[in-house]
Amino acid sequence: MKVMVIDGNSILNRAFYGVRALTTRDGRYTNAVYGFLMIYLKLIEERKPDDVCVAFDLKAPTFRHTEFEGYKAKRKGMPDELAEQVPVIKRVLDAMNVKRLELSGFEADDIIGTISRICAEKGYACEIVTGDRDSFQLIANPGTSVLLVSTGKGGTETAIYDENALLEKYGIKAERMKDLKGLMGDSSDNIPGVAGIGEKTALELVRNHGCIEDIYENIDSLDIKESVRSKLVNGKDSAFLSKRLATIDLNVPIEFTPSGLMEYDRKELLELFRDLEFQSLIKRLGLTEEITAVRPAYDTGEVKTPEVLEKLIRELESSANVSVACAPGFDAVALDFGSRGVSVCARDFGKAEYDGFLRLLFSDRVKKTAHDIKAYIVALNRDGITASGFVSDTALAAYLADPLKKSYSLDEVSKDICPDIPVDESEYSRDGAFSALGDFGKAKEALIAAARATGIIGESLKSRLKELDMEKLYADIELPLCRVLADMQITGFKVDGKTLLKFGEDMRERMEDIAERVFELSGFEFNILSPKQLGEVLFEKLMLPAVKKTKTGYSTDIEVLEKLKDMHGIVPLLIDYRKYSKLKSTYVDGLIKEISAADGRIHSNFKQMMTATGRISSTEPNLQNIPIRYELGGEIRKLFVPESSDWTLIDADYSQIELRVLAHIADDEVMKNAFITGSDIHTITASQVFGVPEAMVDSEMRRAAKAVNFGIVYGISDFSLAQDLNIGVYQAKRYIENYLEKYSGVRAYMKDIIERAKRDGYVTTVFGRRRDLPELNSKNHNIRSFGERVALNTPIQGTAADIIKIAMVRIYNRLISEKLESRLVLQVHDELIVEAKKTEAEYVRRLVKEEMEGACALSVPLVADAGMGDTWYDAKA
DNA sequence: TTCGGCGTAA
DNA sequence: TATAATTACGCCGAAG
Repeated sequence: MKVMVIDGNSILNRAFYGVRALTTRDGRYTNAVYGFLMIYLKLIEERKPDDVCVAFDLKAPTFRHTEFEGYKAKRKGMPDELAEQVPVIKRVLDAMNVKRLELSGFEADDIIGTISRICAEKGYACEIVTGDRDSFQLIANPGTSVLLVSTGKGGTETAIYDENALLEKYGIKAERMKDLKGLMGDSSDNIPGVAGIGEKTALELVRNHGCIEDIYENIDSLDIKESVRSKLVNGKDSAFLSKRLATIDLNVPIEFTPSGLMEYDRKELLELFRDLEFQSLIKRLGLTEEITAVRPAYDTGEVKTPEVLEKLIRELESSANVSVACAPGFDAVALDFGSRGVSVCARDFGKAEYDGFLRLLFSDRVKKTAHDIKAYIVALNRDGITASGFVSDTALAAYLADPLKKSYSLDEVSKDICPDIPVDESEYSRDGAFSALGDFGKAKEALIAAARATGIIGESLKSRLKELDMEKLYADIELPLCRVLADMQITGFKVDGKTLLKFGEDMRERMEDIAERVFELSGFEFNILSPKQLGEVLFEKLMLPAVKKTKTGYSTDIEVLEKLKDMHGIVPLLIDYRKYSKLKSTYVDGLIKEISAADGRIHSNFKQMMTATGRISSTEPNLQNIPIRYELGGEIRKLFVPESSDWTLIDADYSQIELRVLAHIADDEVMKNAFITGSDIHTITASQVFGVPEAMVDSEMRRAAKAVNFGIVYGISDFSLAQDLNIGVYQAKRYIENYLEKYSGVRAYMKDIIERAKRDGYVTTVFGRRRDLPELNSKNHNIRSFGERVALNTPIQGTAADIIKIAMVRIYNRLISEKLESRLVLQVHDELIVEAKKTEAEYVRRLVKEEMEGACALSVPLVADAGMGDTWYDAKA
């Protein structure tokens, strides 16, 4: 029988200083715990003890403190970073079922000594694991040795000390270690020893003359230097006191009976390690193996019978929260019931019952967590199933926790939160289809892992969002919004494809004409859309002055062309060609491609997890950048139409929402007042900036003021404003200075938000949406400045995004609850488009306006203008 | 396939 | 001193 006794505090301490700073994502230190476990596992493996226990010091004073006031007086308390890890390692040890020994009034050393004595009496071997040499005296107990752990840059090393090793190193027996310490003292414990006697002399004395008692017995006849003798005489009391302090108590009142190593509480340990983010340890100890290997409670083979399905349905209905993962086309579904097991069903095997099962699973009767709810709703809709009953979306939660990630796929999110679970979506989804025909066993395991991971991620992010104070944003805004966006996507926006096609034909002809004239004027045939070729023609063949360069060559962007417009007849043609080309390729051909053959509508994909600020984005096609500013562009909007003549379009947009949000957040009295009195903000701003009465503001002044207003929201510089307004930098600087002078709250906000962002490392919106700002710590001035502008802009743009999301959810709910047929079809950041049944259109128009304006109560009113018309273009108020 | 340049929206 | 305005998506040409 071999017993290992670990000096808990000592090893934790070694681990703390030996392992680089290691924290969880939320900033809890874990390096000491991690290091401790590494040492522990290594020793168990190498030394193969039959039993292990760990002794800890408690804070209470021991007999040594009572006996000697100065005992450990100089010892500094452990740093907070270490202290916070003490209870953690204790919890981990408990989960590992490692005996933990601690007793008020006794030090770990005394407990260890007592165990060592008990082992000696019973004839067991005892190995003491510690980082300091105080325990060497215990080697005197027969069978006891000390494993001295040291941490250097080469990692941790252990040296084994027994009587022989000790004799070799110090030339004294273990029994004499306390005498040694009695004479030389111990500065770390503040044990005085004999003044003037250090390690060398003390060793010499003990080696030649034995224990302290013997030394003093024969003090007059010893063959030693007189100076040493007098030091000894003077320090006699101290020597005896020090020996007592250094002597480890072997009779602490504790019980110890070796019981053999116990099994870990794997579930508890897994939970702890997940929390501590010890992925490698989870793997090393194989803690998840048995969970993913749980035999499905309802295997595919069994689903064949209605009885088994019946049982599964009962299980579903009685589960508070089921985590779901599905193969493409819902050909197979894995369910995770947490501690109650997992289950897989596949269409191949379930036959007719399977559809009923899907309908139930995705009905409101079953509360479930899934990854990317909107994808589920949209996909199930294709199968004619209206999905509901989702209580949590792990993808969405991951987005809110950190909106800057590239991807929120289950593969990615699980890599961050539970990398120990073998999630691999490609195992069950190849080319967008379930690969059941291949290796079903493998696909099934992967699907189980996906459901399992979804459950774990759900739990983990739930507490994370709570920590970040985003529960309301998540539960009240984002989660309900999934359905709104799904429905918008499913509904789509009707487009007059025939006219669009004709429009495209027209564009093509115009482009051909222009191209011909361009080639004539230049004398070359070349690709006008190639910046490279165009640059060569303009600046090398035609010798026009190159005003701007890009990384790769001449710039030929609109700004450059505008400057060259009057210098050569070719340039206006180029500008036109570009415009037509853009319109045709992106907005004619691009849109036609996306018109659904089934219903003649465009089903844009609304993305809820793309932007850093919380805005929604739109792809395939992007309906949020359909032209409006130029006449020709507006033609496109005229082709976005309602379903039929029974329907019409409502277009409602927020008036100046970002500036209103700024007025609110900055709490700027002047700006708030402008909005409260319902004035035109750009005119007010012009009057402030130019110092003239409002009535004197002309359109040019208003235009400049508008540019300043926009610029402020983005964190503009004088240079850019100058560029924008085509004025001097000095002039621009004066505008900005005037602005901030008048809107002093805004100036204070700008300063404050940047300071706060630097302090906290993130900014938040009014509704708690959060964005980390790693840029603020960059050594690169440009990146840092960018971070500052983002710190300024994100709370404004993000809060505006929050507000319109609230409005959308409210409008959606009212349309449903009031059984109206009208439906949301599009959102463009500050604008909502509703396709309305003509019979209810006026009511819905007011409803939309009302809900947008009442979405939340800021310190300034929200104003929405809502218009109506038979095309998107005409509906704009 | 990926990147840069350009242009559209809020 | 060099830089210079936020958030997106899509198309094209050119380079890999």
